[in-house]
Amino acid sequence: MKMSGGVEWALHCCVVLTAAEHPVPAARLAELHDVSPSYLAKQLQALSRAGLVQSVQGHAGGYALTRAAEQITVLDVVEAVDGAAPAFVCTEIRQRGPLATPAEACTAPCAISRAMAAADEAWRAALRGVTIADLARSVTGDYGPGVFAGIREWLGSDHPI
Amino acid sequence: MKMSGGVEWALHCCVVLTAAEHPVPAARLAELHDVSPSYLAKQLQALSRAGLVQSVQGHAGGYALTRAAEQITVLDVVEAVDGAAPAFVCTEIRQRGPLATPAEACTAPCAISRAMAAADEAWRAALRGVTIADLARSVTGDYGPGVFAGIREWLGSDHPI
DNA sequence: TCTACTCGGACAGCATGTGTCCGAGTCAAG
DNA sequence: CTTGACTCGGACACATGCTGTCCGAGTAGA
Repeated sequence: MKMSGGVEWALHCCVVLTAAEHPVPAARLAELHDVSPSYLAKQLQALSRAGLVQSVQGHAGGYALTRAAEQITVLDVVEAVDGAAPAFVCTEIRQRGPLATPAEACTAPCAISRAMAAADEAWRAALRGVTIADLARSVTGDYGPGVFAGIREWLGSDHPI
Repeated sequence: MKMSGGVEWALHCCVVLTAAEHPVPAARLAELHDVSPSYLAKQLQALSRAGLVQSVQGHAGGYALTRAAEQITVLDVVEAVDGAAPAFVCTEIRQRGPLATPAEACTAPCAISRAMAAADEAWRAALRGVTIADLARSVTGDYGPGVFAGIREWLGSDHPI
């Protein structure tokens, strides 16, 4: 029961991309967050595969959000990076053993599976209720309105190692 | 983001133990569910360490619930087997990189961490709201009132291989 | 006293996540 | 138009933790 650590990186990148006007290369994002460029690239590829970000190749290429930050939920990012499969998978052990329930009586999921599915749905609903725009607003409220201006300036200028 | 498969086994065992009057050996529970006895033993040990079940050694030993089924939540079992650590761990990458937030400004968790913690709490609340007794009631409703009587009878009698 | 049965923790095997690398493609500049 | 450098994308090792197994310590009953 552990989420991939790449989810945190991907969420931070999405918030940063909110402030960017031009595409941002993965290496630049990695430098900004001080994380492994190679591994961050993998997470961004996952976001690209899910259609959350758009990749631009070439000299001035990089990644940019495909739609408004209000239209991207935290759940979208989590599912893109960590997979959309539910954490609990019922193996139908009620159909095994000497007192097995006959298959024709197993049209509905068992009680345990139902409880787990309900909890999973509550978790997803909570993540679905928060958008990248909400996160950006919270960041502004936490650290002041100048944060994204600073990020935009840093992204725009040249930064030798 | 995958839960240990042993959680399902442990929950089924707790429901079965609801119907048992005497301690039930791990091997008997494994036979009933047709799963690996050795591995199921590990899950039951975890339940014992968490104080959910009581182990009795010796000739007529086995496992029994330590308290009423109404007092054991699904969350208790999940945390006992899968661990109580939250799925998302914030690595505080906001304090890293060229635009790092100073440590003295990081008294409260960041927005991403807050959103994840809220979702985690929603998930836990859903699991905390269901008890083993609720599961047993659902099982009775699904398959009729004779299910636990059959289980009790099977547990009581001898079963050669 | 003895036996047989139980749990408990320590030991391999394997799958998935973590981290890295190099090649294909593309845009900009000269 | 050519060149060049920069970008992404997928394929390759490594590590961690779950999965599965085993045998020894302890105990209740005969």
